[in-house]
Amino acid sequence: MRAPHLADPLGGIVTGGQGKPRIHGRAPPNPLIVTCVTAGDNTVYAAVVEFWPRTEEEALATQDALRARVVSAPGPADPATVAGLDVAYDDSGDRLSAAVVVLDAADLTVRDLVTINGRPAFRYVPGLFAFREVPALMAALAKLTVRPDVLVCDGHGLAHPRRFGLAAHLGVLTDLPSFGVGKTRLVGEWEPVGEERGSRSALIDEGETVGAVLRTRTGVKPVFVSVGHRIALDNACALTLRLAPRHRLPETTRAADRACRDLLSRPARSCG
DNA sequence: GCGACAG
DNA sequence: ATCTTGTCGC
Repeated sequence: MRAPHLADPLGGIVTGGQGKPRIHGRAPPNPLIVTCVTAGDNTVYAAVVEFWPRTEEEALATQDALRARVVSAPGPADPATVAGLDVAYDDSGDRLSAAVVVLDAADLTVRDLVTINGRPAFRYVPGLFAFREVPALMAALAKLTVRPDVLVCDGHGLAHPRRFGLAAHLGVLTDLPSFGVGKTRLVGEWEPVGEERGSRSALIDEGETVGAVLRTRTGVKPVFVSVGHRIALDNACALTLRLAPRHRLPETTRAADRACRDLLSRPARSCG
């Protein structure tokens, strides 16, 4: 019994339902527990997918450990379903809403949508950004009923100081193909990008190509595309262009952004 | 010491 | 991320 969208749990399975949670198998310190409720008996099953860090030092160590699990592969050139993920914060900054929207890649219609309320899991530190949002996003991913063929993340993948940004992190934890589409740069330099939609320039950091600066709309500031897990940069760029026929950002990101903002600005509700 | 620094 | 008005252009 486990969520169909999660990679093999690193630390075991949690069951509990209404009672006290029990961890079967290895019980790590600081587990990240992703829960999902089965439709049948309402029992809560949860996968322990990672040891969750509490300090910057632990976070760096976690990145080092997980980085080794990134898989380089061509990935799907023509996926049937694509997921967009995003998070919105309230004024105080201690509450958030996360959204995962699965679109049909052919016509960009919504196939599935999950939104969830939560709290940031880490303070914002450039380079450790994923630790803020991954728990909420994983919880939302666990509730999907339609399996996405690729994750389109709001942030970077390998275009990261240690080559393990949010998109890579989510890819490894779910083992799904993933890449990031960022609005601004974190690392790297690039030559000027042609003004035409579709033009791109290699994003280079420390001598290696870590992504692409891609123009999705003629005359509009380009986006930063970088691979996360199990997909190649060319496929990620081609897909980004397909997903952004009209606007600067892909429809996946726009739909997820709308969904999480919507939940945030709405009266409190449960999302069982 | 002074910038740069995903969201 | 979030706080914010008008403005230029398809």
